[in-house]
Amino acid sequence: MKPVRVRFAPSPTGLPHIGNTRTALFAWLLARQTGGRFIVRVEDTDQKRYQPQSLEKILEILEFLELDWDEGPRVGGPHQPYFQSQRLDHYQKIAQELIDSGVAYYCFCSSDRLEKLRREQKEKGQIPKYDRHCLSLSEKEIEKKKQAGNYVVRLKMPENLNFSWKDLVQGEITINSKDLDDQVLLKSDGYPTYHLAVVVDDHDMKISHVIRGVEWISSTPKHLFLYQSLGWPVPALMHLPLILGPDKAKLSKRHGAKSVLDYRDEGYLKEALINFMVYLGWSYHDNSQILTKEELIKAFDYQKIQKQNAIFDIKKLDWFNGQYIRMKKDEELAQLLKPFAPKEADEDLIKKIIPLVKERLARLSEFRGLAGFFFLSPEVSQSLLKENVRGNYKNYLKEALLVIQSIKDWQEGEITRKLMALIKKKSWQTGDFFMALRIVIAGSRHTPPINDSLVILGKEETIQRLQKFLKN
RNA sequence: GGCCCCAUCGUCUAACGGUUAGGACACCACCCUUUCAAGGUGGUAACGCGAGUUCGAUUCUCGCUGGGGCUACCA
Repeated sequence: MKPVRVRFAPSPTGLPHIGNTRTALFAWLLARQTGGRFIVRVEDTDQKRYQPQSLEKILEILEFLELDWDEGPRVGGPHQPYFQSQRLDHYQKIAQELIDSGVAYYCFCSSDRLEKLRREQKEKGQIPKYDRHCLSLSEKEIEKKKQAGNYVVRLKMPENLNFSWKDLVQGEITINSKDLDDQVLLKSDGYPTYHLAVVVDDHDMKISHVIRGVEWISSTPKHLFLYQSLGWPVPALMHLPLILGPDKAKLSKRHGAKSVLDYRDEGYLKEALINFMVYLGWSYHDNSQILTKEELIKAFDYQKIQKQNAIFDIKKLDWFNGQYIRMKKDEELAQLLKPFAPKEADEDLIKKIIPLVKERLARLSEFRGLAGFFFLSPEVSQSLLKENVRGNYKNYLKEALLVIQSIKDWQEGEITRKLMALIKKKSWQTGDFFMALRIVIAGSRHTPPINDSLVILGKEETIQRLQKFLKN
């Protein structure tokens, strides 16, 4: 494949969810695979929904996933500015050209009238569509109304024309223009709508492949008509399947769909996120291969992109995450774990704990629950002991204390040896004894190996915890 | 409602006319084991329905059903 120019075009109206991010990932992979360019373009044309902080967050997602971009915000490029809000003049000029060539027209209808029109059409069972009320206005009327401002520019769609294209993912698609509305291209605030801006910018920025979600399929004919009217070549089109939530509905900000940043904060690794996302709508071997970025770039094949929507299954993400956590070097894992450890946690201590928790973590955020007792003496529940330990647990612990106090060489081997000897001598159940010890030391029935934990905790602290418990 | 798209285990998917329909996650069982994990072994589990085409359909065609997307001066 020849080098592509692809773009990720987020709208700063919130954070992209996994679906949008996956689209960015696919585009990035295609760019890197072909030695092409990955461009970020900010589609900030919606003044009403604009959220100033969101752009930084969107870029943070790309940075976190290490999807570097060759052109766009911060890095600039030959086609700047990469913000649509800074290209208004340009869109307005194109809109004027379209009006001059009779492909677009002014519309002065109020939103009230449009709403009423739509309502009536729906009641009659008709397709809600602009009725071209303003198309019949005379030159003079138009000029007069323009003085008052508050107008939009609409695309004059052909009445009955088939628009077809060979979608690189979806295959041949044909849509007749009779079902399409006269889309507003330029809003009354002078900003373009998506439909105008995307076509103009994709052309200007020499985008070779438009990669986006299938929700855009229905409006693609409008774009096709614009390309045609402007005499511009049409880029290759790839409409990617959607990622659906467990409820099978499209992920959306409204339904609380999380962003990659949310997952990061819940303790998911970037590698896991990428590996998980790439298998949503694309397949390679058994869809469980652990692949590095480099391997992914090589293996990625857009022809194997699925047409079906995929349902997001967090369990698989958890699995990938666990795999990656276990593959991490302790050193690196310590750094990753730091934000999830208690604030005052000592880094050396975290490092010591890692071998004990590494294969017990699915998410970094589980570190606290699993290893919190290393940092803070736990609350010990009598009922937890009663329910999980057969026999006289107080007795187990009293004897355990004596043995532990006598241990000189504070090593796992020695601790185990001495304690096992005690258990044997008393004919106790091993499980019962250690469960009692576990609960008193860690406050939980689920912990890392307890004797190894005691080594890290230290003899003194171990004795203190036992004594504190036995006093009550 | 209209237009467009889709349809294999619960989930992600393999299969490109002939397979005991394969794998992975999840789930279950067993092994390992002082807990929980991890790991190992095994197991349950799918071609939506109906017509064609064909010697033969999961695979091709049509219809139905089901699901999804779109139907804004939002992207």
